Amino acid sequence: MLSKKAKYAIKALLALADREGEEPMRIADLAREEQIPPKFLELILLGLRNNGILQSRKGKGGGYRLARDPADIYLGQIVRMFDGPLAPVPCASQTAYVRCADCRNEAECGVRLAMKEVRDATARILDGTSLAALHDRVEQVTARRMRGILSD
Amino acid sequence: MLSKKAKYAIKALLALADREGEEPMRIADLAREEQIPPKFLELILLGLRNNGILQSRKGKGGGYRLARDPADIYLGQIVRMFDGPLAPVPCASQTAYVRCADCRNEAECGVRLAMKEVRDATARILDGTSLAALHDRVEQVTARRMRGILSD
DNA sequence: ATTTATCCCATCGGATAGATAGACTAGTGT
DNA sequence: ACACTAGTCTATCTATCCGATGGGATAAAT
Repeated sequence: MLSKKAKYAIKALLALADREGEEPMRIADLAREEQIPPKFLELILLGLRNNGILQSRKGKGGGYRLARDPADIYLGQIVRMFDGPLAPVPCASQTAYVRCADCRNEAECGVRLAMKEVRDATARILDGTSLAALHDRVEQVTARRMRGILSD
Repeated sequence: MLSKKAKYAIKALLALADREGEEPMRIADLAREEQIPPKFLELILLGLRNNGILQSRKGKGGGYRLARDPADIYLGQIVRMFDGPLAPVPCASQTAYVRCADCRNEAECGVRLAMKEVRDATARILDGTSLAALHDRVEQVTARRMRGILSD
C-alpha cells in the first residue's frame, strides 16, 4: 500500500512541476488545490525540502518550488522516502536488505524468489519514471480530452 | 509490504506442495518446520481452508493437505486473500476498485497512472506464478546447490 | 470413553498512519 | 524599525491494524 504521505507528495510535486519557473506556491494554496489537509501537507513538504527535492522561501511571496529539474526527480526516491523500501519483504530489498529471522536457507526461499521479482518490476517502473515524464503523460491525457470536448 | 500472514501462508503451502500425496500434515509440525508461531499458523491455515485452498481432517492422523493441484493455485489469490488488493492505491485496483475521495478527475491523475503500472506488473507476476511453478524453481535451486556440494 | 487435532471465539499489546495544535523563527515589504 | 506573512518544528492524539496468544468446542480415530 502506498501511504497517503507518498501519494500526497507525488500529487504536490506534479502540481509544482506544472508551475515551473513561476512564483513559489504556498502550502495553503497547494492544499486547497489538491484536496490535502494543510497541516499534513506541511509535514510532507518539509520532508521533501529536507531531502533536497524542494526549495522554500519564507515571508511574503514565499512558498515552495522544485529544487531541481523534474526530469531528475524519480518516483522511486519519493516513495522510498516516505514508505521505505519497495520490496514487499525486507529480504528481497536491494537498498535496505534485512535477513528474515525465520528462514533456514535464504537461497531456497520461495517467498523471497517471488518477491524479488515483484520488487524488481516495481523498481523498474518507479525508478524509471521521472516527475517530468509523469507530468508529460498527464498533459497528454488532458490534451486528448480537451480535443474530445472541442469536437463535441 | 507483504504481511506475515501472507508470507507464512506461502511458506506453508510450499511445504505442503512438497508433501503431495502423502499423509496430511499437522499444524504443530508445519509450524516447527517453517518457524511459524503455531497458533498464528492455525489461523492462517483455517483461512486457506475456508477459501478452498486446503483440505483438513480432524482427530488422529489428521492435519492439512492441498485441496487442489498446486498448478492451479496462484500466488495472486493467496496474497489478495490476506493482504487485499495488489494495487498500491485503491483507485488503481482491478479487483477492488474504489474511487479516491480527493481526486478531481481520475483520468488525469498522475499517481493513478503510475500506480496502475505497478499493479499491472505485480499482478502479471503473482497471478502468473503457480504454487507448482514456484516449488519447481526452489527445487532447481536446491538441486544445483546439492551438486555444488557433491563436487566439492 | 479417551485421545488427538482442528475449529472458533475472544482478546491483547504494540506499532503505525493520519491528522492537528501551537509556539517559534525567519524572511518580506513598507 | 515594524508589522505581517509564511515556513519550521515539536508534541500529541486517536483510531486502526498487525502479530500473536489463550481457552474452550467439535469431530475423528482407536
